[in-house]
Amino acid sequence: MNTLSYGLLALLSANSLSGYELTQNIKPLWRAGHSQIYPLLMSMEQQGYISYQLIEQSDKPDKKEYSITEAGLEQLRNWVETPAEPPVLRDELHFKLYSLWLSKPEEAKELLQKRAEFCKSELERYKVLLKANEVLRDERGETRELKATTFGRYLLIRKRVLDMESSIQFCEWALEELEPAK
Amino acid sequence: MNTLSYGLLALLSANSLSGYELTQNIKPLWRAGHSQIYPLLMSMEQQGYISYQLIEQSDKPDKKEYSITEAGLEQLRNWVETPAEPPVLRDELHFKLYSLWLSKPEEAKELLQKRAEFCKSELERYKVLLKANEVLRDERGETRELKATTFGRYLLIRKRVLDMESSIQFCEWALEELEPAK
DNA sequence: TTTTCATATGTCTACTTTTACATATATAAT
DNA sequence: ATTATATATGTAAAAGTAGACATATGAAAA
Repeated sequence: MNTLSYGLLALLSANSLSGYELTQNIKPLWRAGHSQIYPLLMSMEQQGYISYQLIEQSDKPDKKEYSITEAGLEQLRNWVETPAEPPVLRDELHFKLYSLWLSKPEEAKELLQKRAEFCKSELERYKVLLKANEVLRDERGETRELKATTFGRYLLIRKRVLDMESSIQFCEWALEELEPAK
Repeated sequence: MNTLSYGLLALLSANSLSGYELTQNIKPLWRAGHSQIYPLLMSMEQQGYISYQLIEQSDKPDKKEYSITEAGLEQLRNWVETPAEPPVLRDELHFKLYSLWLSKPEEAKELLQKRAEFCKSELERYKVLLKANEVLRDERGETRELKATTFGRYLLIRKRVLDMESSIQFCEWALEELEPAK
């Protein structure tokens, strides 16, 4: 049970999902590919933390819908209580900024513009998630309090929105710094 | 030559540093331990991208001071021109927020408070770096423009400062959301 | 009708990262 | 005197990750 396993349990504690759906849904929270996820699901299934049901689909290929078990929920509950490790950051942009004096002006500009674009498209995705979260909250008749399953996800998406907004602001500020007397 | 190798070149392009110093200096930019760094330095030395000088010290153990070579600088220049990959994010907090409904109120509070504390201590470190950068800039008689070696590092540290401030703001906002009617 | 795309699940290899092991010098504190 | 800490450099094994390989269904587009 590594961190990614607990992450999968976290997602499954809110909804039953297939490996494919987990691969997509985890993207905004944690970088992981499907080649990591499928083996972990099989391992957790064998350990009894999750179970699956084969869903036959006529319009799409069949899928395995995974659900968290009581044992899995207990495992997750214990993990949630442990303190969160500091985030792992690995951003090439940091190195490229560090050696920016080696760049041509247009390249430096492009570097920041592309990052800004990336963050803006991410921001749009998060805004969609925020709306979906609101809809789900209303559907379930939940309010914004700790015990509501939509609440933590609301906080999380807001975090990502703030992160992206902050990154965009940095890029735009840096682009201004790049072109002084203009 | 992986990304970390280019990062080491980026640091060495500004200053000659030992493996130990590189291990410390890279921390705010990229998560890496000394066991990754020493082998890469040896490999890059063999490839001629860096060279070292044995510095005998009387107050501390001797060290190897690495410097970037012309070949290394050329290598770095080519890399800087290539677009930056999206950042890799792996933050346990995301998963713990997702499953926050499983937490007790005190635990949820502690989770956010501890992250806020971490970010505040990081912020202090960055503010120190910002002042050091200013001092260095003045020493070198540089201004805030692309060609100055201190400029990119100035942008970078400002980025980290903004990142930390944004994270702290999130934690404080979330803590308020956690305790409504009070 | 063939190709492309989204869905869906898996494996394998190479590479990267983490953690522990290992050693050594010099200072400062107990 | 001993212990702890900061500096300094390395290695090895285990774990985790990325990218390619592999296959298959069904829908939509060319």
